[in-house]
Amino acid sequence: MAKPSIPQGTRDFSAETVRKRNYILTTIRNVFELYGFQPLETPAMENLETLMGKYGEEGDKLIFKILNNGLSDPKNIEKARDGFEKLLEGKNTTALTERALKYDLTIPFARYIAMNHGQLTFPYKRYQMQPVWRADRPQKGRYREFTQCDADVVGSASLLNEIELANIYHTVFVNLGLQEYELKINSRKMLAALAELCGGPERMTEITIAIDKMDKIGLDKVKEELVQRGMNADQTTIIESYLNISGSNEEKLTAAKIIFGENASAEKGIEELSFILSQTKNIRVAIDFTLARGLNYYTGTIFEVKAPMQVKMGSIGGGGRYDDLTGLFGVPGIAGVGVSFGVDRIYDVLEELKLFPENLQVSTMALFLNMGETESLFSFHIAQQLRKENIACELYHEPGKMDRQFKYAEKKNIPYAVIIGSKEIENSNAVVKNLKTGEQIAVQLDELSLFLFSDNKQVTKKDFKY
RNA sequence: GUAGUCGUAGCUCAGUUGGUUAGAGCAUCAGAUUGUGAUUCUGAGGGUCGGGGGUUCGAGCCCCCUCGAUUACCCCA
Repeated sequence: MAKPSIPQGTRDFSAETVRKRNYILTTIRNVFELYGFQPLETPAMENLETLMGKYGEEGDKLIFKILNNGLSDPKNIEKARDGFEKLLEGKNTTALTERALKYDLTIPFARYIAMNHGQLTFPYKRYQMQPVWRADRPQKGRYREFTQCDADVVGSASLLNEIELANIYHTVFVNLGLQEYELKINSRKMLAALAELCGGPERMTEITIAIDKMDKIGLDKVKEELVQRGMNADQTTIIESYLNISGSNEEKLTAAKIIFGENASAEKGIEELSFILSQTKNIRVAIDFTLARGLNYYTGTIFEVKAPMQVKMGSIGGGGRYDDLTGLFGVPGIAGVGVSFGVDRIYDVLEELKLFPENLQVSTMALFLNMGETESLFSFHIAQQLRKENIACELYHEPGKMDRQFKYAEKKNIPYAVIIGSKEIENSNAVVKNLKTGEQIAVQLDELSLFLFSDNKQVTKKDFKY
């Protein structure tokens, strides 16, 4: 039999990893809730039609498609053959795949809004933390199954949303200890204006694809690419002066005004960026005119968060404003703005910078050593009392050498061992040993929970939230 | 989809121009020690050298194919 394995780009998460991931997820969730966002979950799979064409040509290729069931059924076999022929020609067909794994959280969200807009209270603020799947080649910071955390506001054109979302980014990253993150901001309106000056709105996508590579390949290569794409000299000069804009946020805005002059789209973009920046002075938001973002449904403000410089990691979050996301699903006129956190990349960054708190790995607070059959039954009742007080503890499953039982506690990072043998039962007390310091002390049974709780401030009661 | 690097014990890795029976540390198990772990000492188990084929008297090492991991390009969180 072949060695068991898991699909490329997927991972199992052990207890330690799950706890660290939960730490990130809880931190993000708490901030989302603090700003009044409500949870939403959507299915792992969507109808293929819902996803196709929403992420650009490349995106379509990266959608994981699910093979239909029952293809070998005699009554479907003709249809399946036709479908396969089309597939070989590079065409997608629902004859073979009607469903696909979701590629991000935004499009399923838009689909949900389009289906339920009659019932929702607007502005509708939702957050969503779920896995998504992309058929990309895995590499550093890139997985085929990864978790996104999105918060979106729909049904409001107010820039206050942008300001709140920027603050959400800031609060989450500061709470995670990632002080040195970079929050970049731009507006698609600037890129639209650039396209207008360089051959028309339809050129926007190719221009943004080229200038998005600015920090990777440099100005000269970007210019080369633009020439290849058919830009004339005047147009590349304009793009070059746009890309050369530098300095403080204010200086950048001033320079942009000069380049774009009376262009309406640019004026609007500059006005919006100025307003957002004026209200986010407490946090570090930096204009980056080369920021473009791949997803083409954005129309206004766009955000991207980069990990601290010393970590070589792409963006750890991104988002933006879209005027008409649900228009794709037949419900026009609902604008929105949202942000996304890339949990898996944030995890890798925190790991690399050693920013996870140490006390995440405490599973249970105390291990009751098993000192024999009658003694263990006695201990069991004491353990149940502690559990009633929300103190997590466990009883070693069988009598055995203490050596082994201590090692078990150590491996599970359990801070205390509680020994109740015949002597202790007689005296109504327990020997409590702090496994970190090696100190041990006899504690009266009715004071056990109090002792465990007060002795070590690091260890807190299990906090259950529903 | 394109290219590079790497696959040796559960884990991290040695392994000489190709040469006897493939090693170490950690981990596991047993004992020194039947009421005291993490620090001590002794011993044991554990391998189709990713898989298949080839060259050779002889392959962990060289060649071909294949699978997997990883990194980069493209794109992205």
